[in-house]
Amino acid sequence: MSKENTPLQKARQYCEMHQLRFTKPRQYVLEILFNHQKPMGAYDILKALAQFIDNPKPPTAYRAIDFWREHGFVHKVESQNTFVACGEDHNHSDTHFLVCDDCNDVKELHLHHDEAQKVYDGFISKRTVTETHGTCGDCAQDNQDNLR
Amino acid sequence: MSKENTPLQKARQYCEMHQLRFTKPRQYVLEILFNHQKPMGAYDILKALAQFIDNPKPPTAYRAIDFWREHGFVHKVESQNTFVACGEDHNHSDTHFLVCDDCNDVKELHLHHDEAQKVYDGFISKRTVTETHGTCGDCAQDNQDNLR
DNA sequence: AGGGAAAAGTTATATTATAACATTTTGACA
DNA sequence: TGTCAAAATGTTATAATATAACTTTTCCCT
Repeated sequence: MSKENTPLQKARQYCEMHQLRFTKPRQYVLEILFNHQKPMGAYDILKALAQFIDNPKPPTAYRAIDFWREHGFVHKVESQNTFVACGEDHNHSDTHFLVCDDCNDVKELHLHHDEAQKVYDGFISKRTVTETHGTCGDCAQDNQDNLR
Repeated sequence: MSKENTPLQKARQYCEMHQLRFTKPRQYVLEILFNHQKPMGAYDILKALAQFIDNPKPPTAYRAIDFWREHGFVHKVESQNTFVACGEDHNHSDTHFLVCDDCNDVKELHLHHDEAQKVYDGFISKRTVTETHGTCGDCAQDNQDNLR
């Protein structure tokens, strides 16, 4: 119980395991994303970083984001230009997001369908991003309510 | 034979059918995309537009792009911020691109898997974009050759 | 022809992202 | 422990992508 790991602790352990530096900017950025629990734009992250770092600049945010993306702790929602932290252990390269066009919230699905590398007529696939746009349950409900 | 329709003619007919204006900027932008046959950035399109329009500005390109996107003749490759024309008739809302990270070329798949609206635990899906990154057959071949 | 809506033109600026170079931190090892 | 090289960060500037807001033109309908 008391030894339960937070996502941040897992990330720190991952870095130790792989001889990667768990630096301040990286720590702060990941912490911000994990705490926010919603997709954030790079400049939102940058703004939040200002709580920890004096007058941070864009490369500081982008470098940390890119670092965590390379190691599967952060994913980019391409159709929103936003970033979300991922607490899953499986270190997947494929992602599937449900993007609500009403409230802009995003949920990540973890379907675990075949992780095998797919090949499409000679094309060697490395990573697949899927983004489903629509209306989330909450917004669908709200929309219904507003009609009455 | 002589009555065969070019993609551009199909688009014109679509506009007539749906009472939409097939204006010069729209025509030029679609023509540019169809002729190019590769994904283009908005500013590439803008540059190409200069052949037809005197000193065109970004909104001119973006408006036409958005118009064709709304009607399924153009898709955005979200992970590249590029746009491609689509000659398919089925006016699909779902797309699946194979994006080669070596040469940046993109192929669109037309798998025709179930077009039915999917629902994920309350989330009502309207449109799904899938982008598979990897290495295309040509680049895989080139990479092999360069190793020898 | 005249009025109104849609589209396009125009100006400016917002947003997202990276290049390039200087400085600091880190860890290996003499 | 000092010093070196590599990695990371700091800093400045700017590139690339996209849109807001307003004016003018075009098109269609009567």
